[in-house]
Amino acid sequence: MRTMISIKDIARLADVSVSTVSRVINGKTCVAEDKRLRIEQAIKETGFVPNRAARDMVMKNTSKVGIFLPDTFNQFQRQLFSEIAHNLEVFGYYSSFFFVATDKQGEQACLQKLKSERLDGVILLREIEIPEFRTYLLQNHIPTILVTFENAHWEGATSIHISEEEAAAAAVSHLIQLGHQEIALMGAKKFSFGTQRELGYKRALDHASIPYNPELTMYVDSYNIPQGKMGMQKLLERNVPFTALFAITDELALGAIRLLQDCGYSVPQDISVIGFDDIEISSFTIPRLSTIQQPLKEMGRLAVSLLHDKIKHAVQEQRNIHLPFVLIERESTVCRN
Amino acid sequence: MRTMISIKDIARLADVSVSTVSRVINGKTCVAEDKRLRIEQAIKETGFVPNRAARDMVMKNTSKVGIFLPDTFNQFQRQLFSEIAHNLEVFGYYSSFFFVATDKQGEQACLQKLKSERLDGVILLREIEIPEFRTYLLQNHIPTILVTFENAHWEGATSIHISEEEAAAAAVSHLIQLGHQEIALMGAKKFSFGTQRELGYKRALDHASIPYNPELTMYVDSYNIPQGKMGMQKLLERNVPFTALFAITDELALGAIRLLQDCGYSVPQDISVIGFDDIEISSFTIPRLSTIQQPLKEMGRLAVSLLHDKIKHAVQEQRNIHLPFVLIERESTVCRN
DNA sequence: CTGAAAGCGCTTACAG
DNA sequence: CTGAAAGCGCTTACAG
Repeated sequence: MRTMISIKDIARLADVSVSTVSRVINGKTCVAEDKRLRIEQAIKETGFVPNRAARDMVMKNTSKVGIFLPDTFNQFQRQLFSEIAHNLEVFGYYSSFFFVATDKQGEQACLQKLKSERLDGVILLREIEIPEFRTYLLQNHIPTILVTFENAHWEGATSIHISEEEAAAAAVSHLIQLGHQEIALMGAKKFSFGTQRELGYKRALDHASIPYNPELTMYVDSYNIPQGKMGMQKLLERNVPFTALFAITDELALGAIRLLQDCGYSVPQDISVIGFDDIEISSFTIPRLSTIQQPLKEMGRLAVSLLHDKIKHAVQEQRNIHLPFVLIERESTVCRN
Repeated sequence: MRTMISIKDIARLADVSVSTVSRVINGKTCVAEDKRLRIEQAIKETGFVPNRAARDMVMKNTSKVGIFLPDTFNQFQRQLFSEIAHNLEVFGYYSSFFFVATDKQGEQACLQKLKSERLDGVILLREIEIPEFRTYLLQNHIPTILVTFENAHWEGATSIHISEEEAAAAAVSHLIQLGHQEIALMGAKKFSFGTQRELGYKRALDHASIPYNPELTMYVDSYNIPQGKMGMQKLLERNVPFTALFAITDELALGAIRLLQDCGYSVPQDISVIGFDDIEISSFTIPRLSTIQQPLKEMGRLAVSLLHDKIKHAVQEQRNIHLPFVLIERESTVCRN
């Protein structure tokens, strides 16, 4: 490997000390005009760019933030991730991403990685259970933002999210208002939003005095399209009639719709379906999907700008930011006939 | 910030020199059993993890690879990116990602970032025009993999891709075999695959002695669903009849289908549509999308394992790996009636 | 087997 | 304004 040019090379070329080179690199004012010129010239000629690792090691801040996300991430998380990554770029941060596997061991591995880097801040798109993780962040005063979930016990972290339960209740109430009574739920236990959306479903039923029928709730393992399809298959096999479905994720909804169609049911004429998240495709599918819209862009923007504030001002306050959601009625839900 | 624990702390706690601590961290054998035990104990107690930046600076390899992708990336690129990132994890690499903006300035900014890090290798999911980029990689012997495109002039790089032109021709031939003659093309000039897929379209027409009608090709700006919808709108406004569409991207196809549906045309009865890429959703849409499948998983796997080989063995050979594509006939294409 | 020393590429007081 | 020196956290010959 052709040895990379270093600050020493520049110093030699410009016939000054490395200290002086460092000064012009960092835009300090007190440097003689002629030397500055010589240095700038040398930098241009060699295409020199300071080594970040070296600079990071001596300085306190690294301008690097870590993004932690589930190793199997769905479309919504993907979009959110892009949004955050983009905003981070705009703010001039470097990003490292960490896929955290679903078991304790995976979380532990992530903690190791986290420790081995010197991160200025951290954005989590996924809950992490092991307490050591929180402890480390807290003790080292590493600003932390939680997106799409909250953790009441996470000292010093700012969380950004919608009211999952309320939003789910709104989705189900929408179905109820359309006259539906036998409303199926497709959910999963993974991650707290799964539980909360299920709670919202039950609350809406309760509110309308519709008895909860456990036979109508179908749990799947993951939040993707194939699971939605499979889940619907199993649900139909139970032979319990229903006229509407609340899928706690758009992808689950899309998979369910696919299966319903395959089985000769049409959506929404026979069965209404509402999803959750409002991923990009949902406004283009046939039929267009009714769903709950999360303020994706705002979440991404806020996550980064709040993190930036925390880093800049070294504040560690614990906050909980509820963002508004929007119920979007499209074509997949219709009055019960 | 509570000062992070360093190798010195461990040395002090275990009452040995830092050299010795370094030895056990790196699994060197020649360390007395009692000292090793004391050191391991100290590491466990403090939760110490070596600082990567420091280690990277002194060692030659960083175990870090950079992934470069377009700042506006579509679903296919997103899936590919996930795949690559996942494989990189498996191989124990750290990844940094870089979104490169579409102008020269964005590419230049990326080069700066690239220089400021010490990357063991680089994976590009997007072409980069400025020659300085290639030069830098080459001169510093940084292993490079190009995915989904090739560059004949990129010395030392390995490229992994399908035969874009051939695949596009296969898609269009499929339409021709179904009896279609007036076949529209929805394409874009961005990135070389855009050009190549267009070439494939023309080749297939030519092969079947169907005259090329420029009125039937519609260029859009980007490869996403909204553009597909908009493009189809404009195409219909031209009032030139066609019975089939080749959209050079699944997302473009999905957007086009949405608009056709909105205008009262049904797909495939009135108009057949074939896409390209086979993104996840394509096998679940209504109708299911006929398309060209790129071997996504294989591409991701190969990209990482070939990069790993290059890094390990310091080989810089230039290779061009053509992977097979598959024409997938689903429901969106049907015989001309 | 093991410690002192030098060095990786930078920055930052500290004296001039 | 500017250079010599120390130090960031590690690793690696080099002598014991």
